[in-house]
Amino acid sequence: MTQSIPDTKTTVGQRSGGVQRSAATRARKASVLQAALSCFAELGIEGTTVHDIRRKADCSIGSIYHHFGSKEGVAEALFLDGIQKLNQGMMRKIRSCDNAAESVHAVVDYYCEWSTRNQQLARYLHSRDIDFSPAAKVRLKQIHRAYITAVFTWFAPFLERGEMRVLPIDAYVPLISGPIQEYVRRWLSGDHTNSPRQVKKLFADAAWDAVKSPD
Amino acid sequence: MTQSIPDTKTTVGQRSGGVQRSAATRARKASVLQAALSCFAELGIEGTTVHDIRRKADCSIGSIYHHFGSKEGVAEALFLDGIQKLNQGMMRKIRSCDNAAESVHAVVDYYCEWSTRNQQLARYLHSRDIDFSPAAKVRLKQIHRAYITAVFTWFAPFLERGEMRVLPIDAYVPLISGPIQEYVRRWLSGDHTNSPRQVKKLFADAAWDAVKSPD
DNA sequence: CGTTTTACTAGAACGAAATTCTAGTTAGAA
DNA sequence: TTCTAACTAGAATTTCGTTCTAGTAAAACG
Repeated sequence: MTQSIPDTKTTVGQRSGGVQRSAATRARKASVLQAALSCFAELGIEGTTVHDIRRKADCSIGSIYHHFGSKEGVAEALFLDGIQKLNQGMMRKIRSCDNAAESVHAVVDYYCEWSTRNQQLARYLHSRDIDFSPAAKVRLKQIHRAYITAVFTWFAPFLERGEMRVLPIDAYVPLISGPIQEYVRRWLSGDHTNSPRQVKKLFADAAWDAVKSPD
Repeated sequence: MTQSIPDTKTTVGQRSGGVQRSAATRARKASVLQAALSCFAELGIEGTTVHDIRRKADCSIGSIYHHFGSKEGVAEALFLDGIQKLNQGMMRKIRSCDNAAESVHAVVDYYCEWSTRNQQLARYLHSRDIDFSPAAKVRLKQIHRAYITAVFTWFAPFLERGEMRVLPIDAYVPLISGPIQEYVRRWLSGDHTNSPRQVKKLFADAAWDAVKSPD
């Protein structure tokens, strides 16, 4: 019953500036994650065996367990990396805007673009965290909280300027991103005929309407 | 390598009026699903063994495999049943409304109420279908398509009366339900301080604003 | 440089858990 | 009452995640 967290190198801990022993190590880990994503997409998470990942990443079982601790560890690292990439790209994008309306449109736009360009990863990120370890769930919450805070910090001046409605802090992201997320999720699973790019204007306008100050 | 779908009794096929051999069978299947939900909630899907489910449902391994074909089959049936219950309840609710605004508010309200009352199941439904069999994914799409159609059919008269904007058919559900779904999902994972009931008015008003005819 | 240490790789062996298989039992039909 | 198919049971098998031991390469240190 001992939890026995074998190592936590990248799995969850990983501070961004972490010194890497060599570029080869970094490359190996990235190749495992990429192999895992490709296997998960093709066979499902349960459907892929560690040996499948090993084969596609062209490495050994030992190597995978050394870096990620478990198959679940691979899945978690992939998820956390993906979310962080998306969030970072998003923040970079909206920080290039100079008013609230433009920022809100940028959120919807960027989400569409990113999801269209990274469909496998986007699809994977829509798979939920129900099977993650407590540690990974905690990490995920931290990441989300940090993202919420960053977004809110960005919008705060616009709020003070009266460009936007004052709402509970946790309401902004669902109001702005909820609809396009749900639309993209369906589109990724092959449901819709209209691509995100075709509807993004519609959803961006709706998002802005939801949070802008009433005229 | 033969796919060997052992039986597909309820797993995916199941038309609603299907003749049941006996009430005992129905009860056994329900008890397996309930046991599974409880185990999944407590231990995660991967974390629960078929023997865990067997123990809690007080039945045999053979029985589970007879009815559901696999552990995955149990998970899929639980998901499909849950979605259908939610959708049916939703349609019943909105059909008791008599204009568009009321109907849209009812969607958000009902989603909050249902999720609050059925937290375990709601949480499970937010776990995604990435691991489902192709057959289950197809079934899920059918269910969603039927739901979209039912919702759209209900709203059609209001649309014609000019109460609502004319939008692509696949846009309505994300616009109306997307924000509250995302909010509830985060609340279920313990993020938010405000309960859905505390914010549902806000989200219902926003949903209506998103789809109502511009003044 | 040589030595030591530590990160990293390897894959065979192990054990836990999903699934299959054979042998029943029960309930409805004929 | 007999027959048949749905259903239940749990031991036996197989699959697959994980552990373990034995290494190799590369940085640290003298």
